[in-house]
Amino acid sequence: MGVPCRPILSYVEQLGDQLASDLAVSVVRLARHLRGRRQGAPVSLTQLSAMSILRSEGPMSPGQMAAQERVQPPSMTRVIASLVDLGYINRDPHPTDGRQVVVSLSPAGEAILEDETHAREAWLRNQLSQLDEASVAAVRTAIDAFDKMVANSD
Amino acid sequence: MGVPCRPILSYVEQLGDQLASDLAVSVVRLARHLRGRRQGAPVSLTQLSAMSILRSEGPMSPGQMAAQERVQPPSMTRVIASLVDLGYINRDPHPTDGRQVVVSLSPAGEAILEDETHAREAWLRNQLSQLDEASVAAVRTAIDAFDKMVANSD
DNA sequence: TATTGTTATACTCTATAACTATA
DNA sequence: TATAGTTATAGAGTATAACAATA
Repeated sequence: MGVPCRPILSYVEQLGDQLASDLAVSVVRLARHLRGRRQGAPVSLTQLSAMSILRSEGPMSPGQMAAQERVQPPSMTRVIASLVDLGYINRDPHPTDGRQVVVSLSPAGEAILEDETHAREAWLRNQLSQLDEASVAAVRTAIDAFDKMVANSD
Repeated sequence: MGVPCRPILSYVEQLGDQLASDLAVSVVRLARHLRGRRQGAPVSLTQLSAMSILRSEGPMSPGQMAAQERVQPPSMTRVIASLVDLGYINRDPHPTDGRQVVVSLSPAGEAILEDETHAREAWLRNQLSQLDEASVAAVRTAIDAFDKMVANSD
């Protein structure tokens, strides 16, 4: 009890550990919150995230989508199926390779994505608006860092 | 198609929308990643988060834990049950109110929490170490902002 | 009657393993 | 035989509704 003795780690390394631990807990809590706040929304954050890949990168195969989102192919299969059911994406045969399919945003999907970006997330937008300017800038920088970290995860 | 016409929103408001939307997607992706990277760890991030509340705030009732973590009581009941099974927390009767129970970290729980903080999250620590100093500072500030936002969510 | 917590149940998200179809 | 995708199945995490025990 009290202060643990861990001479193997330097002070700086311990700070890094603490930061990583704090970030993990904090991000998981915020993510839980954001998911919970979307009840009644037309699409979940998982679905939104998948659609946003299609918007930024264009039509692609389920396998490519899974790789981009860093999920396993069967997970993406389910997300795609749900979005096809909703009419927000299309699932077309690949022109030359009969094994592949091509997934693309439908006009309805583009519309809902635009809508969600500009008119939803009211809670989060409100919270962000209460931060000072420096914090908002920090959040912006942190988002880039998060995206880079996930992209680097190979 | 093309640029949608939304004269109701000012440019600044649109930036706020975009930030909120980017943040939501980014946080959910990172959270998914962090959860996935903990396979084989003794406790999940959900469990770790619950334990960290007990460490920072001391023993409390399941209801208080649920409120702190912003989950519904039945969700916390399950997390608590799993941690009791693992021997990381204790569940004792309240001294004066027979309806309540008091949840506290066990010595094994304190040890594992210390361990997780200082020796785990290797992937995340490594990613953080690759950021420049300004980005690390931004992440630190962003964590505080996230925690504040979740705490403000009433 | 109000409060605290649990049980029952269901849904979402994700994974692994096994399978089908095509190359 | 290798690749792309799906189906089958399971487990974690969360919620709501209904219940039991105590105040």
